[in-house]
Amino acid sequence: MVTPYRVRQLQMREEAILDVAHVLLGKYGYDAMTMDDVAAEVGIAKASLYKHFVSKEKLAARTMVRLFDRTVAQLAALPANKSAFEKLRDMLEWALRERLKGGIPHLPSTSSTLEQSLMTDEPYLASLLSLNAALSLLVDEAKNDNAISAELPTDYVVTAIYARTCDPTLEYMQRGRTYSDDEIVRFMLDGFFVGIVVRS
Amino acid sequence: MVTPYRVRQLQMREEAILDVAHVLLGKYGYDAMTMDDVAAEVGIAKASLYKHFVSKEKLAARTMVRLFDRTVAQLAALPANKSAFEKLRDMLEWALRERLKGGIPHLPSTSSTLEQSLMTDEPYLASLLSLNAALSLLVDEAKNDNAISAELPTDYVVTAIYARTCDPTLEYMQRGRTYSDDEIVRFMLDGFFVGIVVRS
DNA sequence: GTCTATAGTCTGATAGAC
DNA sequence: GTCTATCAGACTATAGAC
Repeated sequence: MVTPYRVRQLQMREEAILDVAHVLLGKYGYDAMTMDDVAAEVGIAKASLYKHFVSKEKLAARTMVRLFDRTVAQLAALPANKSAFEKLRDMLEWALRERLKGGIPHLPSTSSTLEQSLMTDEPYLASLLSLNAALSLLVDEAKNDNAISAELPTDYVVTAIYARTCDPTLEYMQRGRTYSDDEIVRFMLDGFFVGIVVRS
Repeated sequence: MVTPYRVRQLQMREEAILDVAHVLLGKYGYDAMTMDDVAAEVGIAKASLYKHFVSKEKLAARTMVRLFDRTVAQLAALPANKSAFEKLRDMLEWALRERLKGGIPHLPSTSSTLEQSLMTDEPYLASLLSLNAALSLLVDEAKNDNAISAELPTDYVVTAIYARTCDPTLEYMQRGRTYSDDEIVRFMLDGFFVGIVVRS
């Protein structure tokens, strides 16, 4: 059976809303983004916006879920012959480049109000958990390969990876216009994986 | 000449206000902290609060300035015989422990509105600049000692140090209650300076 | 359009320094 | 006793969720 025209229209509009929310959340953060902004940018009435998302919090949660799902998909798309360590590096690089393009970070670190509401959002938690599981597996695998230090707990490493995607260093460097995106990504990746000390 | 009683009272109250703002900013962040909260916590009328600080933005800026000044003082108090690298490590450790005690981070990463207003606040910029200068010197010195990789630009390293003080990893680990404060600090310091890869 | 939250102001009463 | 700072809290204005 063919999907009715009306339904497809709704789905497309929902995607459009999420696209706009993604950009605006990345640009202004949760608190500074207004629902008026979103509606205006999508080009729909505010009431229509609320037909799709019952609250600002739900809109943000759904945007995050879409990001997590995309991240999991990205992870699954990596060449199978790469090592766990290489996969982790590739994933972080992908996330950083998404950020440089204006995407939202993987942690709601910019708003404690948002964080609170996300913690009670079932779809969000489920999506987060599945990404967590995938990343934890990779980190453990990299530890087994003796690529990542076993002295750091896995949950610390996973959290630190998330945190890199909302590291303000990225924006400061980008704002400074001194370095290219490629350089910034290299600094951040090396800084995270290899540290800043001189290797002996 | 003795400082008049009235003046000393005013100074003490100003300190008390800044103490409260420091705690509340650390706890809730700029946007979620209200001036009513501050006044109530200090135990004064809101009007009196505005006698000291003409706006919420100025109050936050002054709180940040005090933090920077304390940081510079902390830096100056380090034993002179320590290497630049050790000093940087000690400074970051001090900042992380302050954070764990509920202090505010060194970057206004939690609020873009605050960040905007700080960028036009002269005393804030002056104080930030002086801390920047001190840290940049240390990083360059550590590079000369071959302790910090010369491949990473100094401004990247300095920004990354600031960013570590507002790294959400800290709060996530603290909230998890799995690790002691000492462990968390060790993970963060090792993660930052040494990285997460296995040393060969 | 409605309602809430909150920054910032104003007033009349009060307490305490001198 | 006078005076000034402070108090409690009402009030305005505005932004923004819904």
